[in-house]
Amino acid sequence: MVGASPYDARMRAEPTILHVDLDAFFAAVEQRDKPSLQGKPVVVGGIGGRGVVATASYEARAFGVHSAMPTAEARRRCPNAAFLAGRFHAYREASRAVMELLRSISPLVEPLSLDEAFVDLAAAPGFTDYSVAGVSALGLELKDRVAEVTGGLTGSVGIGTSKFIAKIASELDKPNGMVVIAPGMERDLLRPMQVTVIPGVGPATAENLRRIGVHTVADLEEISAEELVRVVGKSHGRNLFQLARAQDDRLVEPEREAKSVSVEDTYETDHVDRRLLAALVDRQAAKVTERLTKARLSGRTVTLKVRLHDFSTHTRSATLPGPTDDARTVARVARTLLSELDTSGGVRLLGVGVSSLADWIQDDLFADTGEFGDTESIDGPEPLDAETENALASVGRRRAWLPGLDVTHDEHGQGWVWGSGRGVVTVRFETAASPTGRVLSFAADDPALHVLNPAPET
DNA sequence: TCTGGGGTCCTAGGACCC
DNA sequence: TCTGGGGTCCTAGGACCC
Repeated sequence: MVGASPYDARMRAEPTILHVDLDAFFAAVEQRDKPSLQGKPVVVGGIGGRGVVATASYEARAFGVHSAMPTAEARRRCPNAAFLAGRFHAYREASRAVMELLRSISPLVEPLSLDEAFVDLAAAPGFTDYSVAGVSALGLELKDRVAEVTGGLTGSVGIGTSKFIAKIASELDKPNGMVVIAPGMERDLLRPMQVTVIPGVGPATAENLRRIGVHTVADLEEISAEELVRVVGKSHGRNLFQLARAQDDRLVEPEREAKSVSVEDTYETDHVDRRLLAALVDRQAAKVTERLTKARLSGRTVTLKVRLHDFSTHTRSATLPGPTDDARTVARVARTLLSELDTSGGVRLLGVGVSSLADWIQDDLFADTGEFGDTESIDGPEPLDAETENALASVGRRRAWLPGLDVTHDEHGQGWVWGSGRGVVTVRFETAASPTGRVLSFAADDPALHVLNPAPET
């Protein structure tokens, strides 16, 4: 029996896996670059009527604001917060600097998102002291260097004998924490915790477990593998059985290939007009294929996603005989899929995705085969009538002066958009390198005022 | 002013082939 | 005439994560 041995092959003997998680990442970058917001509640996310919070600063969390909350609710809870649309170029740059730093420690770095990564310390050249004190010293130094390379951002570090334990550890002392779980202590740590700390246990699984009397990991340990499989399914059940015992031998995988590329948009109001919907699908097909082409990918399966007025979500997909990255082909398939759905009640979201990816690009064998409805002869999407043209132009037209955006003024220098409306833009003139700046307002069409960086993406 | 966007993984059923 | 399994591919939906 393996259970009694301290040397379980399903976890490592030494704490060699490190997890880093940058604290309130998007909001922290905003506070770094906008000195007037330091120490203040900041909410980054969708600022429109149907937006949700991507990240709330800790000051905003004190008001009950959190990720995935509708922004309207966040405004009610914390009306004095700064609500910002997000500057992904800045987040990507900070993320790049951190990932590069991590790769200087070990070549085995697995990014999970812009603000999170695993590092396999067992592969760190020249590092040999895997005692708790040894890895703690490394973790603390890493935090200092994260701050150096990002201009002062903080991260939380967890170190343990597996990915699972390292990730749990990084949560324990947020923000700006550093926790090492000593080998052998894993199960004692987990037992009193709620099952929802286990990654993969969300609301639905938690409810299923609650119904069989499982609330904590200690409760979970009492359930047989057979029963878990019955309650939550084969794959999930087996995983839970193991994680309840801290058994996790997953590797740190530095290079994971993309499996799909997709684009989706939620509209400010529901759309019914089929010509407009078709034109929106065309636009998304163009976006998605542009991203495919840039990544030198192509794919065989086109998926259309539609969310209706009642929030019900439907997907339709079709698989081509060979991969494509051609906008017209993807658009034609996606339009055909759209025509199979009843959208008469109104559409709040459309999405187009491509999967079954190949890392090579086949010649356009299927671009004009007409398999999915034929076929405007050559370039470009179908011509639009004037009315649809107008509607298309107005849907998703970027608000010119999104709050948070970097701008520069010919006379006053660099700042950021504090707010806009009624033809007026209010700008605070400050940067990461300046003290808190003053606020000035301009006409929205003031020729001296310029957007400094690429517009936010979401 | 109810509920984003970009992903991954899993399940279950049907088609099809051997 | 009746009755097989197993494997693979495809599709739709759902849970989950950041």
